[in-house]
Amino acid sequence: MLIDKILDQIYILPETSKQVLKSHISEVKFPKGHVLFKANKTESSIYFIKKGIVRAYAYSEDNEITFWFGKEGDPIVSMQSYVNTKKGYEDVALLEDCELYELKTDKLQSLFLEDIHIANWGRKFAEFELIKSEERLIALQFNTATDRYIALLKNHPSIIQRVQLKHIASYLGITQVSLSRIRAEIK
Amino acid sequence: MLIDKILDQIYILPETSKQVLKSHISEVKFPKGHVLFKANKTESSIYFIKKGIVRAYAYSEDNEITFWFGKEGDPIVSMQSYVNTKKGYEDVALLEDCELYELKTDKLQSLFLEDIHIANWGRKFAEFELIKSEERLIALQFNTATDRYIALLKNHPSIIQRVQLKHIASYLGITQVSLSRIRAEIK
DNA sequence: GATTTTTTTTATCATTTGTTAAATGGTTTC
DNA sequence: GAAACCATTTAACAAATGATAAAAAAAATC
Repeated sequence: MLIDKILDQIYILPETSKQVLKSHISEVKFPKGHVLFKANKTESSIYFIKKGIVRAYAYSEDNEITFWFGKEGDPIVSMQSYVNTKKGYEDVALLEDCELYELKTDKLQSLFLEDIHIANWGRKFAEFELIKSEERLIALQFNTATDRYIALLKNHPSIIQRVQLKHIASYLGITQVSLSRIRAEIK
Repeated sequence: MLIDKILDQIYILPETSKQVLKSHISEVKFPKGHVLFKANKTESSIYFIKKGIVRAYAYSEDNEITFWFGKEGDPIVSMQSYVNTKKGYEDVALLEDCELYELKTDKLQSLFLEDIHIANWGRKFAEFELIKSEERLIALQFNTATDRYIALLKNHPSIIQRVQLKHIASYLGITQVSLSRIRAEIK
């Protein structure tokens, strides 16, 4: 997805502000398997996915748990780094070869203080991420793993087509064996 | 908690901007049991809790599930109303007599477009809510109900002292019977 | 302060999910 | 295209959680 569309979906900026913001965004490419964010590190950039699919995961005891998938148009952000300049708790790894838009956090922070339109763009960016986070939280608390698998199948079929089931099982909070049972049942 | 402290904890505003923002905030009181937000309604205000404790809940089939508790200093927001002017899915009810600070959403929205400092205050407000939402999401996905009960006991003991266990069980995603078993075990 | 009502705990049994291991199916590599 | 490797499904058993009901404890009401 092109950067103009990604930026516009968040908040329509006046043309001058948009050009300023875009002047700080560059394109980067990484191969499948590349680890973009490392846990316990303060990340200095945020990204938007032009092409590809990625996952965020963290470790609990010795097993890793996937808690987010990103695909075309989605932002990749280590929230603790972005909001508090603190170390993040997550790895983000690429599940496919990816093309990304990169934006340095420190540049963005100074733009927030200089340009009211960009400040409001940043506000809407956080607000939309908040809405998404809340929706995931509600889904996790209200729906069974079966419900959430069916919802994923319906709303994000490309995730299920493009991602290994072990990651999806982990994302749903169940074992791979349980996911297999669910898949066998709903057929 | 006083409004100055609540506002400052989010983002330190220049004195003039702070006075403008405060001029739109008023104090209101409601008795225990009052339903502040109603599901399927677009709410026109956000609140900050000066004194008291509240819960947000929604219905799944016929049983209600509590998914948030708020206490002194916390904001009360129907995110769908606040961000998208859409209907919320949650009720918010007061568990004690409460004193609240009220801020009309439409006023705040126009201030965002007029004052860059208030826009950045609004950005930090959303960002901090996002951090809290992510932390809850991670806790829900990574930790067992027992872990989360112990964390609640440690980090928010006043919730457990002041709220009925049926609401806490629902918040933890388990039955009241299971919570009783957990409480019996960790003693 | 005794009675009624509500909240919390305990007990029993059924159901669901996890664990481990083996079998099947699919990809990649030489 | 056979061999090796990885992903997914199936099977059997164990452990954890839910459902229901009853008992105990606590709170509210008169």
